[in-house]
Amino acid sequence: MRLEDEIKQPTFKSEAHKAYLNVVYTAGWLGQRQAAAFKLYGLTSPQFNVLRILRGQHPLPATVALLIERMLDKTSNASRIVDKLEEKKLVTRTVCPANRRAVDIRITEAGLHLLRQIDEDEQANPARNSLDKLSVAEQRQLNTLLDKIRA
Amino acid sequence: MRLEDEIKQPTFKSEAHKAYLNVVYTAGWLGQRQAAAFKLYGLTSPQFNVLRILRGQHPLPATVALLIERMLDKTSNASRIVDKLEEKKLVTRTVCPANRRAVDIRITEAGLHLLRQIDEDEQANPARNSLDKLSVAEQRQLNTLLDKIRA
DNA sequence: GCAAATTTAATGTACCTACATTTAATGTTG
DNA sequence: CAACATTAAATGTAGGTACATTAAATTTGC
Repeated sequence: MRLEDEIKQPTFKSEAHKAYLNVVYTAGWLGQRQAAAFKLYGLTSPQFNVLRILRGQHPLPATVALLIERMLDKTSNASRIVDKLEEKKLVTRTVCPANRRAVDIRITEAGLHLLRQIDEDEQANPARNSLDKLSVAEQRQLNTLLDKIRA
Repeated sequence: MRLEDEIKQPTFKSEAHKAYLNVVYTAGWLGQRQAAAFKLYGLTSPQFNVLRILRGQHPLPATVALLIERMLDKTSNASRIVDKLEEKKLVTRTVCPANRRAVDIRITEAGLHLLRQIDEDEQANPARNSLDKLSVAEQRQLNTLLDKIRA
């Protein structure tokens, strides 16, 4: 759907301004769908992202600093996201023996199992389904344009 | 900068998955810069967006329902954003005489003045500066691709 | 004309972001 | 080695998102 119609704004100051609003609006649109899908599994998007990073490290532990480095939103509060995952027994937290300031965070069997479930559920990935409306060539084009914005 | 480097992930499951992460990451990247710019004026991004909608209506009032219809994030809580703007005397709230369930929200002179200040400040729009790294043709291409994702 | 349904905003709650401050452990340096 | 600086994570606080519930005004239908 055209952005003009979605936010009831018939014109934009410039194509650049429309593109800015479009990136922000589309990210929100995708994020909302993704969040609704994760909700069925009792997870939020940031919680899912942290779990994925921990699975990528498994069986090695991660520290909070490593999570921040790899997270999409680097200013989010990794400590408190780990709190929630720990409450749900999806991760464990132990003081790092080599550096007692750091904390070793590990995904549990329950966490791995939950991620496997989500992976198998086609419905759990509306973002992928949405992006598949573009051809691979278009996806590449989009990636190139977005990287250029942040250059 | 390449997304791979920004989130320290050497490869992605698919071009589509990378494109999804890229849209979300880029929106966050732009949003953070924009928020930092607004902060100099004591505003958050949602507060600025509401003020802009109110200026668009001025001198007519807007209702909360109209704000929601035009906001980028339609599930955000317009009532509470208006609360903050009212505290700062940038908007007024009066019961709508024609329909006492509704509330007439209007931008004040102080609100208009603040928006004019921001408009005049080139630095206050890092998002525009970022999008200007793309040619107009590329901006159009980006808009087309994003609209297609949400189709 | 009045009871029930609907509409409009406000409020409550859980979680998140942004950013400053605090706490504890470790490094560094005279 | 003691004082100071730095590092790693946790915590505090203000504001926002998502979604459910509530409260009041209005509309609808008998």
